[in-house]
Amino acid sequence: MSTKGAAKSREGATEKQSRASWLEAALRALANGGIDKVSVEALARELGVTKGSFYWHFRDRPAFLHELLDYWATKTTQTVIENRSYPADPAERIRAVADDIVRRDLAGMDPHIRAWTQYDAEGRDIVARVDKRRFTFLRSLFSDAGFAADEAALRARLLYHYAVGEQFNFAKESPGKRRQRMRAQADLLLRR
Amino acid sequence: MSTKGAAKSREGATEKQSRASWLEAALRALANGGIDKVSVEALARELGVTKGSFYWHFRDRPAFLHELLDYWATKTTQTVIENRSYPADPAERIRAVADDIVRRDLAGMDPHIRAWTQYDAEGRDIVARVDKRRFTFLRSLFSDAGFAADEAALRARLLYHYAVGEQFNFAKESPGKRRQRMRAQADLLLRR
DNA sequence: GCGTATCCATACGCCACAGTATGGAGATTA
DNA sequence: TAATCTCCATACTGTGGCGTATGGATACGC
Repeated sequence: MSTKGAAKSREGATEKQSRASWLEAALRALANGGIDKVSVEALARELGVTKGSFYWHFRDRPAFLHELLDYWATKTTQTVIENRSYPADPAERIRAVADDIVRRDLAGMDPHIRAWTQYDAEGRDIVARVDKRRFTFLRSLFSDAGFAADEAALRARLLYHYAVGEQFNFAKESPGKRRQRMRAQADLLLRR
Repeated sequence: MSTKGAAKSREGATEKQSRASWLEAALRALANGGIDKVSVEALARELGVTKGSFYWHFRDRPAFLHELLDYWATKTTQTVIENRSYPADPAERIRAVADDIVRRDLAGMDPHIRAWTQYDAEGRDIVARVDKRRFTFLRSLFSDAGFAADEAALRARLLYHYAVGEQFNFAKESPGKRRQRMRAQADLLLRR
């Protein structure tokens, strides 16, 4: 009760290992059956431990879920888009990014994250920041491709939200078909 | 136990009244806090009755939720789009429909429905049918506007999924802004 | 007026899950 | 080797929600 507040920023020991494994298990559960499947006891069963471990590493479930969102947000911005080598030609770059959007691993997470954070105010904010970041990046690509600011924003918004909506409808379809359609939409939006 | 199977198709008496009120309450709860808030006891509290009523009208919660989906699907196809008087000019008709998509009452339900049916196989099918119906309608509008079949499908798909994705990001924003953006996207897709 | 069907209240058992209290095994440090 | 720290197991309470059993009330046919 006394030294609880400052203990949060420690980075030592093997602590990171177990925290990360809980979070990874949570992501798997989330991708499977949504946020309801991210229960303390279910995760414990999958990890082969008991709740005792969970409540040692995390305060409670809400705190854990918040951390999970941060974990996802960090991962999704580290892994994709910005930090990759794309073609020099702006138009080709857009096509490559569009390809990546449906191909990348974490894409499967998005609908589950959105389904959940609809009902969590601070969760929505985190997702909103991720969305803004992605959109801004896409918009800059359209700018590079020679579109005026307004036009670039318009087309980036259209393409990005297509991707968001597409995930809810075509999640169970073949990746090939999805990429093909995504590519066609990108081509359409590159016309002038 | 004996005459249970055939009792399903009866339509008599004041039965419809109470069934519908349960379903309406369920839609309200769904729009509020998602499918988890659609609990038998919570609905009973709001309706000022007890669970006894529920289990007289419906078999169990899964059956009720299935019926709820049908109820929503019927309502959303009866109410909107097809059965209205739109401008004669095809392009104007698309703009009017785009306007309607963000304006109509049931639009607020869609994200909740999608968030839920992600994890319900037969629910997904029902939503898929609704999506197909809406998309086909939109595609026909683009055809009427003079686009070739492929082009019409492409643009309809882009606009429709924009609308789906938009609902998840802009649900809390002002209707005016949303309509304005939707209008701009429709205009963009009407260029050739 | 009597029986029967309709609709709901009451009261219960059950289970899944969150969270707490406490102890204990193994490593680590003094 | 003794003391302490780290990590987890065990065992418990509490709560919320589903489903069921059963009885009561009102209306309706006869």
